Amino acid sequence: MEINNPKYKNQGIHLISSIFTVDKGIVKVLLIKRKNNPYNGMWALVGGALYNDEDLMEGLNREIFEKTGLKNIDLRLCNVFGKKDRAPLIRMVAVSYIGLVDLKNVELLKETLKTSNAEWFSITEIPALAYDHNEILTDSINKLKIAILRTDILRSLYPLGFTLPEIQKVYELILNKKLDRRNFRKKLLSLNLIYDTEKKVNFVGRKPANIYKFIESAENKEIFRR
Amino acid sequence: MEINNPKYKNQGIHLISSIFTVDKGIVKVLLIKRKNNPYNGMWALVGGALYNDEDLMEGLNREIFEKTGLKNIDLRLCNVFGKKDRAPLIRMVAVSYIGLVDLKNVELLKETLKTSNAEWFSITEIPALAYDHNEILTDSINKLKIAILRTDILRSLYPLGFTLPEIQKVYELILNKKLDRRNFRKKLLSLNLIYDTEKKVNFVGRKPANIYKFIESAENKEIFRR
DNA sequence: ACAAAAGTGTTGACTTTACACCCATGG
DNA sequence: CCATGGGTGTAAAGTCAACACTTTTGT
Repeated sequence: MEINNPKYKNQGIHLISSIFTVDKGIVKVLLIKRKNNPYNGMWALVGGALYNDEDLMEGLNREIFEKTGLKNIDLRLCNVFGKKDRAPLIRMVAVSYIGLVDLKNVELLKETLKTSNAEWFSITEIPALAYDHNEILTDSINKLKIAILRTDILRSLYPLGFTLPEIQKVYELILNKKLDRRNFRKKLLSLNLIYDTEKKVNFVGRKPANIYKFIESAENKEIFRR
Repeated sequence: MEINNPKYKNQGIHLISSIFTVDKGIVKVLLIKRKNNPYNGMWALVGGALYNDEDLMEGLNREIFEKTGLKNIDLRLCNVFGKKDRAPLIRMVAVSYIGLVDLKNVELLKETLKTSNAEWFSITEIPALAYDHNEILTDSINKLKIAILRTDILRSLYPLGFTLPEIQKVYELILNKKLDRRNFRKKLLSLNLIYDTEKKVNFVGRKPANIYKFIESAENKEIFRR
């Protein structure tokens, strides 16, 4: 390929992440407020452009760190967006990723060089976003529903352990349906991928729940089939 | 973003497709022989660089047509490859796709402007390929095994109809295990997504098999759960 | 002792698997 | 009439879905 062929000149890659969490029974996504053009002042998904001297995942992690202060987030490829006019100025193709994090483990930077206000938004109340980020986010929410049926995405949400009622609520929220407590518990335990730490979480005025953890060596498995 | 920031300059997007078929009981993939530098003379997966004036899928279809003469291939996103040194000359990020075609419907161009010799290779006998295409192909073969569990990928393989023994062999080849004839038939028929055309295919010296077709309006469904 | 949520087993419905014989064709 | 693969049903095992009562805690 010729470097100066104008057909290929000035393309770039956007790395865009939809980082989700569950906060008091509400599924939320992390948005940042842009402080530069284009789309100055608008909310956007976390991400930015890949540099020439870094691998794809390096660039993704750098962008997330620069704009939110978050590190070591488990991210999975979601989709690729390549309409020729999806970005002004120069041609950009966007690669989108999904992450799911535990709020207790993250410390957001509110203000960075390039952005102000990183904030969690309920996925039912998303403002107009920069670029085609509304389209990317809608797609990511749909993919999250599929991804959650397999266990690996939950590992990153609960690195410190979780109770079964708690994890069940996450499923119910994301899948948007009620699940039977007994069947849920039976199913999850039968997969041999979590264990009872025998520790308990005390709530106010209720029976305490046992804390479970993922077995490190266990493979990713499908929890629900449909 | 500044257009002339050297951090973003001269990046490009490779669109790479692993186009599979099943030929006399062997799963094959389409490779082309390169006629230009870099990697002149080497075999490679079908694909090339996205132009600025086309959407992603337009570019993919154009590349496939230019290099093989094939059109209207059903392709699905597979993965993204973004190591910083994966291409010489300039920084390229590769987006990979999977397709599955019926040999009877395709007419390969053997010689084009940019390539010579488009040829089908058994996936067990793949030569050294240009770029990181061996890595991309290995990944695509693994994803094909997962994709085949859902029916939509089969539609493109058999647009003109198929017999149940025939389609069963495709599953057995790709999943690499024997399936019970009765159960396979029962399962596929129970999904309400194929119908018996009442036509028959005559083989030499055997009972003829019925020809089935996909019901156009039927949704994509999961055939096997594991 | 009460309110609030955690924990626990059984049954029937459905799905999956295993398995063996007859049928239609060409040579 | 034989060789070859196509077509068919049934029963046992396993998985899923529905359902109600007891336990533990804080107040």
